[in-house]
Amino acid sequence: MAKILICDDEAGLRAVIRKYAEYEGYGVGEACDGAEAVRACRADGFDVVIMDVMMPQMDGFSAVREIRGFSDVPVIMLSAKNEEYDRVLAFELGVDDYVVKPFSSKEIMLRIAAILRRAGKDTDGRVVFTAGGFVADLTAHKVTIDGVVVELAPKIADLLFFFVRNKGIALSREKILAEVWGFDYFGDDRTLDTHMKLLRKAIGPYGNLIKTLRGLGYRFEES
Amino acid sequence: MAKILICDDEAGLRAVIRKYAEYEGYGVGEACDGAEAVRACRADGFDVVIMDVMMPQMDGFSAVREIRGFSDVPVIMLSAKNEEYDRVLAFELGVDDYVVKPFSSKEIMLRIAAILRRAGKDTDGRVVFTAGGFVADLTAHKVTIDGVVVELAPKIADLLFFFVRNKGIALSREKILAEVWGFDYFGDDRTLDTHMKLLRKAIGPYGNLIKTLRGLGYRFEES
DNA sequence: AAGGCTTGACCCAAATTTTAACATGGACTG
DNA sequence: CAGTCCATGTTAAAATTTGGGTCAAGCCTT
Repeated sequence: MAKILICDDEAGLRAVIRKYAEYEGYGVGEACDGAEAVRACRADGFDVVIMDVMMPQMDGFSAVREIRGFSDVPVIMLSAKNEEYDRVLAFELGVDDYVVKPFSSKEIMLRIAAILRRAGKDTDGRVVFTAGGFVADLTAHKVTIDGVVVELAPKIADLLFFFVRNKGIALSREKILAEVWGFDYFGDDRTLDTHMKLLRKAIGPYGNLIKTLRGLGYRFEES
Repeated sequence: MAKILICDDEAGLRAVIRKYAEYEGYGVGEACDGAEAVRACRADGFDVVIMDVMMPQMDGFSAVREIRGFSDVPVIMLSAKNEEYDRVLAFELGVDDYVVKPFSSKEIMLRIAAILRRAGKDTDGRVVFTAGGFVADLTAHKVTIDGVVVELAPKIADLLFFFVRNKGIALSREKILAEVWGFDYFGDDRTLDTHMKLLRKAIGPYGNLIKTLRGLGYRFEES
């Protein structure tokens, strides 16, 4: 079931949307300012974010900009103002919909449904790992760093995707060699080191996601 | 090339939108009231309809209701009023977007672009993939490049449509051979290469939509 | 039979993997 | 605290694999 994040500083409004959203069977999360929304998005995979523009700490636009750094979650923006500038900016930020207050709960629900209907085709079955600007799409077999596609040699890609699939787990050198090279591989001892070097180089600033466990092997940090 | 129908009783507004739309490369049709819009939609296949609410003869809502009787073309509604009732009614009629006057041309263009981007998969059961001037209509089994129909050999077409149906997904050579040639095919490994070459040649400038994944297979880039 | 379509064979350039030699750095020992 | 050992990092070059190009033979359909 789809999960929705409601981000607005007005508790009453959050409560109203929550009520309707839960009635429709959605899971609901809340945030009362932009910074909290960004944290929530990082921590939890939401399917739609409803974001107010005017909020203390961090406004909606800044929050969306930050969220876009690591996620393409659909966003519906709420605004009390009906200013031209805002709407254009919102669309440029990749906001999916823009609703002006006051609105009825029914309308919001219709828009959420519409977005989920559209999104349905893209999300299902996809497996994607994200850490800041680092994105590894296992389905597309594609790695992106800050939006730029990184070309990886087959072995390097295998190695990376193996780590991603086993993120947060300590992996011995034997295990890595067995899984990525094949259980009967017995080549030079430096082969793995060399590939680790190439992999770290390939993912540049995110190379430190791979921790060396001296005497053991390696571990890929989770998010 | 996408075709847009602008329906508004104000000729000046039609002219402004037309100018920007043509600048963006869209084909443009005009109608000055609902009844005319309905006739135009019946006669001609538009990809997006921009529909004013307030018009003589037949208002926008009635027109959309009537159009919905025979078409699922995406509709953007324009309204001078910002009333709750209207917006909810519009969404219930299956309107895709709702813009309140005054709006900037830029905003309308962004919304049209957004709708066309999404539309790829919606229009009444038709399944169409678009990337720039490249159009693959899976329903009609027809491929067009910059408006010119491209004749494809059966195998090449199968291959292309298979890729389009699985766009954005890494496909191994085995998988492609199994799906396009038949699960029990065991021919030469270079056969696929040869067909990939023919396919790339056939779609000319859009050949780079097909990404080679060395050591794996291929991926057709989405949009 | 002609013409287009599909397939298989061979070669080659380029990319990739592996090897091997050497450097580094952390941890343990005395 | 210094020395040593060994796991890991680095580099460059050799060896291998891969996919694309070309071409021709076989197979269909018309």
